[in-house]
Amino acid sequence: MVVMDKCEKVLELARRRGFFTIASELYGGVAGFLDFGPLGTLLKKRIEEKWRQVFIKQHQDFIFEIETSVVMPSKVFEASGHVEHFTDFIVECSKCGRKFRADHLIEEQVEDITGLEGMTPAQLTNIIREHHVVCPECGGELEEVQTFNLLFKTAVGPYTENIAYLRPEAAQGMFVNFKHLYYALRERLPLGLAQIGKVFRNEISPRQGPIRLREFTIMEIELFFDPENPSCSLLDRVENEVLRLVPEELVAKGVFEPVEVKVREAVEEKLILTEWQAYFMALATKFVEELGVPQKAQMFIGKPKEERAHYSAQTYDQMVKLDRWGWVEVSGHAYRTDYDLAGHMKFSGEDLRVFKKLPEKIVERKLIAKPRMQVLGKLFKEKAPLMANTIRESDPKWLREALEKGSCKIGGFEISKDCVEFVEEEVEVTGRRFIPHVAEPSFGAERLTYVALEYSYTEREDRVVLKLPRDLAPIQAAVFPLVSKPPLTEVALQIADVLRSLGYYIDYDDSGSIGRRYARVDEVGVPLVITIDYQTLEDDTVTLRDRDTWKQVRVPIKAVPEALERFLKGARLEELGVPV
RNA sequence: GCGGCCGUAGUCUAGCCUGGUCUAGGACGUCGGCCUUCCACGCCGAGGACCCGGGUUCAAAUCCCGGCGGCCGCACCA
Repeated sequence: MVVMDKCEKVLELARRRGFFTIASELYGGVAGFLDFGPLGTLLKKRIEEKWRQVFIKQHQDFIFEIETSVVMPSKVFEASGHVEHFTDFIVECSKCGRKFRADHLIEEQVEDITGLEGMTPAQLTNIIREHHVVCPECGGELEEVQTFNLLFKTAVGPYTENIAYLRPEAAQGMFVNFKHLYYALRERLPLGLAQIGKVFRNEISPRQGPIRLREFTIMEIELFFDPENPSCSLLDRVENEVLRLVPEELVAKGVFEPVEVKVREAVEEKLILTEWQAYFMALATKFVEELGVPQKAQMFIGKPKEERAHYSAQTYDQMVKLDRWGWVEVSGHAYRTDYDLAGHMKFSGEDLRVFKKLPEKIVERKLIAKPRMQVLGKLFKEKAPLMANTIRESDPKWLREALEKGSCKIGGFEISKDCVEFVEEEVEVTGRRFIPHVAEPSFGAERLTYVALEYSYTEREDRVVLKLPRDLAPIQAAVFPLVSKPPLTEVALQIADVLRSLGYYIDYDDSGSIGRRYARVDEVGVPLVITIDYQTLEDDTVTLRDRDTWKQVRVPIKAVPEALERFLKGARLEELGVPV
């Protein structure tokens, strides 16, 4: 007997019964990609739907689901920082061939060195040469530092210079659409944009089956809020719920034991920087619990700065304990500040700030730099409007001082005194402009699908029973005639038809023994089986069998749809009929 | 990408060392039939595999080389 760990058993079940399997398997398979079969497709959809329920539908006044393009032009990811930062520095040992993260290696071997993140590979190579950084394994000399970018690259149309990337997160689709959606949604903050969709990351070597993927489904919200009014009005709904946190400071000390704090306390003690993050973390706990993971098998780990993504001021990763892989991240909760909108403002030249009225208008004397368009137009042609914006946005005092000394470089171009007119004006200030800040919860749907399977996988008498939460079950009920003979089969088919017409996924099976059929549906988590037996022919009743207890009750055929609905919503079997 | 181990039906496995009765054997599952009044019953039958490419040889699942893929470790991450 081969001993299988739980993960292997789950993967075996997933493959054998058509939940999911490695993609392109016909040609050997490609690590990091999954193909979902019928049951897996349904299960994943149910998980997505539950997420939608918890995170979007309950907030439909201010969180809106959108769907944006997977392929985005290079500029988007230059602005977002992904082209530059979504990379690893790799350096190879010339002697033993091992590869290392170059920046980590330098930090280990050179004292008091920081700021490696913004450097070029050449600079890092120089540091390695200067400080004689060597291979930590064999002491051999290191080769040139190289970068590896995790973005998948492609080209739009037949023009190879028209570089685009597959998005590594759905977030950028929300940021680039922020401005017009903000107006379409009537200029209100807080505003949440949500998205469920595919994202792509060219991981160097994904080895963890369905856990580490190169293509996966992200479920993400970008919650835009006013940094001067960052409170979350819904926080009191969850303020007494407990979060299991390992704050950054503890992580830095190597402590991975969570502390249990109430949501409100976590905010007051500044363990969590924004109320919105705290609110979403409370929802995330509940959401993952409803997928079958008890709270004690969950925690949030604070990411120290050097481990955070380039855009994040604070990140908590929601971790779930898995049988083989230990604590695995299922969601990330990042405080992205104004990083992304500021970046897109800079690269696009669009003003992505929002305007908010003050309670009373204020009159201010103000120096204003007015661009002289006649001059700018001649000098800069089509770039003139861009220059005008740059002039308006620059600090007028600074600009005037600089121009009085002659010319000045701004926005990459040289301008002279006659490009700008300075006027002192009384201005009515009726409001302020600012870049909204963003709190982002982000979940991986495939991981959660695996997690739900692992947590529901049980064995009973050498059989597999998949105790999925009833509302996640891909197939909601099965209908079996006790033996495969009319009229039992006919009655069973009628019941199956009725339930199907009501919108349920129903398995009908009349093959082999009844025991085998029960076993088959237990294995894929069908919560309820309706069995038609000889008594049905006498009194129009059928039995309902509970997957988890194997107990049965008897109900009239007419009562079956309502009984199923109540059962799926959590009713106990005994409430539905007469015990057999 | 590196190192170690590995690759035979859907799954598990026999065979490989010592090349040839291998037309590749078995078990479970699947499908069809018979049987069957509640938890993988029994009987009969069917379908289904040597990772890919090259080499050695009269002859390759078996020996050699290369590739691909998997698992474990290093590194990275939702």
